Amino acid sequence: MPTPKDTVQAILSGGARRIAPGSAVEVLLERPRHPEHGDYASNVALQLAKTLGRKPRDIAEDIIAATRGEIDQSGACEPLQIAGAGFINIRLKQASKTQIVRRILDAGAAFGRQAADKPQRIQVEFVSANPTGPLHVGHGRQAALGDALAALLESQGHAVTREFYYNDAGAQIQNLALSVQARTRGIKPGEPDWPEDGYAGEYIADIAKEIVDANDLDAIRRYAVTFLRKEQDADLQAFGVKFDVYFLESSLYADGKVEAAVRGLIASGKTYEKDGALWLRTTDYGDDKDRVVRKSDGGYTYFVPDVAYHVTKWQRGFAKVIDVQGTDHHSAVTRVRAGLQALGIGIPSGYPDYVLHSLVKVMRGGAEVKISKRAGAYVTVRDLIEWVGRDAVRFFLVSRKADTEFVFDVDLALAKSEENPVYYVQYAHARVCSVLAQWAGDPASLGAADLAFLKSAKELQLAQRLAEFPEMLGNAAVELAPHAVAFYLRALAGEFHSYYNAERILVEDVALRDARLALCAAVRQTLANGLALLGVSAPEKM
RNA sequence: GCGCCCGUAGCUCAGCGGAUUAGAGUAUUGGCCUCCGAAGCCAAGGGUCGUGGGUUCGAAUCCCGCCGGGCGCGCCA
Repeated sequence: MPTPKDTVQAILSGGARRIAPGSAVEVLLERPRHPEHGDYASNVALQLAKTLGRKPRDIAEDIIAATRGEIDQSGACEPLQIAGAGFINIRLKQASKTQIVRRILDAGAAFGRQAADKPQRIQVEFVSANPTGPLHVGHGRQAALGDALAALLESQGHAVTREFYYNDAGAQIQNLALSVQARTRGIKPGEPDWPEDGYAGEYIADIAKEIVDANDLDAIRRYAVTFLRKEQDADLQAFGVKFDVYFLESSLYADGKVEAAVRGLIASGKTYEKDGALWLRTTDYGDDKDRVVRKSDGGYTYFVPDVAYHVTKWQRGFAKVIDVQGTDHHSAVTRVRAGLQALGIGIPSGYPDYVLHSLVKVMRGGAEVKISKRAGAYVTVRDLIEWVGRDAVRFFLVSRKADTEFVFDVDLALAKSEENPVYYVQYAHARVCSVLAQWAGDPASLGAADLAFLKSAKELQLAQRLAEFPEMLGNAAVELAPHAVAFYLRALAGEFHSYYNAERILVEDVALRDARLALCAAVRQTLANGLALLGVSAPEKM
């Protein structure tokens, strides 16, 4: 069933096509900044002014005349009005605005979810931390972003797989093993025998305590990796993030995928030998320099398993893949895509998609805490969760556009933990629950409330905000921008608090009371649905 | 130096498929609990949207230069 907005939009589109045959104008309804400009506005007349060579206001006049009958018949809105330079302002009828309440109560947890026009199998790869240390704040941002993104895409009708990839065989793992071994022998970071590029964190010493045979490097490696993987799993669990697939880099070698990728690249004719190494002409695909595939010592660069890994994503049937990574990996974007293109196996040129996030800067005591595994001192996801709670960390980390630098002021988060934005949204949810509890009626009965009693400006504004929820989710999914959900929830909660302070819900008049309760219940449902997407709880009491 | 990203209120950030008078939180100031939860609400002050050009009837939004910041620029991962 189309929404009132869809109805008006369709009628206006038809009108515009009749006024300007052949022109491919798309009528988009936008929310005006100022309420006096109506609930929606269209600038279609201004867009057509140039091609038609006529004044925008005259065109608007014609469009309104051409659609008057349909508009009246639809009952969706008041008669259209011209304003300003030639805008068509649209004022929805009261019933058009409030009907969303019933829709929400009917849909329940499904409100906002929609079937995709073209459902896809989508993979979101995120965190992908190597098992060389605990998860730090940057991983936390990735976990919050990636998990919310995955949930968002699921809500829009796609089949989403959450995947964690890690390097379990490279030089960093070797450094890890050597670091633990050194610790078992009582060598500390900075001392003469400490391994070059060793990991200095105290957690290395914790692992070393468990090692019985300091000479068995292989056993040390296995133990350290297992130990750290378990730690990371515990962190992720505490953060409420679950993965469907853990993909090991070593499996790419074991299954011959790396060799296959190299053969494929050579067969493509895009490689050449130089200085004893094998190079790929990635510059043919927009890279700023060609890349080495096989080093002169015979080993492969990390670029090869990277390509092989993405080939498996394609072969596993993921039409769309989103890699969530820090911006420090942005040079890999062009390179990986180039490698996939060179193989010539039908992978689209924009594959995979990337969501790159700036790294998180942690401030503590007025100074920046450097995030460095080597230095050993950094804030972990676990630290943050202990300080401000899981909900606050998740909400906070997903509340900013991915590509802006994020300053996480630990002192502020600690000192003002109760003023964290997440509580504002959760509080709105708890407030509705509290009102419903005092009313003590059957929420299912609210679907029958007469919504004609919702007339105040705040009530209609709230209803309009609720109606935006599905559209907002759709946009956020397309834009890969989960922060939009957090901003929406903040706005919805704000309007609810304002309403709650302005009007009493549990009034004597039963019909009015039920209408208001229905609106509140719809707000509660929408808040709960939005918070669920972000992995944040919606408490009934706080 | 080259490439990508960013520069909006004191601070943290939205808006950036152009459009009618620039937004929110926070901080500051002043109000609101005999009343459904004051973790709340109402109000005030605070911005030449980094800067200079360009396109346009119209630019925070699109294009170019410059300044400032981040990241990358390995036969490391």
